[in-house]
Amino acid sequence: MQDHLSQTFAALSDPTRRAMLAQLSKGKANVSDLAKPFLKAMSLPAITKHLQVLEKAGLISKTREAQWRPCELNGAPLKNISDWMEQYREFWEESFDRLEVYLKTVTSKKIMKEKKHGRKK
Amino acid sequence: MQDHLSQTFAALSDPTRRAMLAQLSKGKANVSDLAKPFLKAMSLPAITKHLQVLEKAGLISKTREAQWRPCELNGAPLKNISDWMEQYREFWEESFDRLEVYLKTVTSKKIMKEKKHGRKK
DNA sequence: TTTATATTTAACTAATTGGTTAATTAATAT
DNA sequence: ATATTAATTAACCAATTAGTTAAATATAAA
Repeated sequence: MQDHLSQTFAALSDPTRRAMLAQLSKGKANVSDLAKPFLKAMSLPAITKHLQVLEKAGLISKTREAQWRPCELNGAPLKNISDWMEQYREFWEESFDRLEVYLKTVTSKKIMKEKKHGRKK
Repeated sequence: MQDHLSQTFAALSDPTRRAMLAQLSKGKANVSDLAKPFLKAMSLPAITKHLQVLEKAGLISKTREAQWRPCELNGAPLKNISDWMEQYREFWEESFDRLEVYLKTVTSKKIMKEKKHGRKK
């Protein structure tokens, strides 16, 4: 998993891990807090592994407090993704703007045509 | 690969695929155009597979023109990522703002102290 | 009809991923 | 000292991924 950006994208490509980040966005949480919503679906070692993936990607950091391991969200890798996304902004905004632009285009063409010919059809 | 968002993140977690998207952001390109920068590093079938991953994630669409397969970039899945990112904006902006905020804090504390006591140290 | 170009499919492989259960470590409480 | 709670590690497994080479398909050109 060569580069940082790839590692971050890979870490985010799992719904369990994204849900963990969502919980951490509400504040610091222990491993068992983070595990709770998933313990019907998977074991605690599976949770540990998911958290290790997030930690290696730098998306969270784990500290120590007695036998607990409070985790917190780190924004930096998300900043890298956001920066990478920037170069595609025109493309993902386009999917919204396409209709609006199209309408403006046909409207102004119609207006120009009307100006040229005095009327339409 | 359950959900769309996971599929998109997974597709983006590879530098070859991201480079292909970068090229497509400059305009439509055939498979062989997209392959060119990588043919020293991998075979053509490998390229085909990467493009299939991008296509299944909806990030590109392939059309037919004689024996060529022109590909173009689709912004919609990137919009989904951008929307998902929004909920973490405070965290990834924080990594920038932290120092600025800190400096403002100590500065205003210093000013308040100076006002209270007439001077500092 | 053969040949050349562009691309994909098939069959295979090694490495990685996401999960498991059982055992282990770390810290606290009895 | 022992038991309890929190979390990790080890060893294993099945599915997926990212690549390979060889063969096949699609279209155009000679």
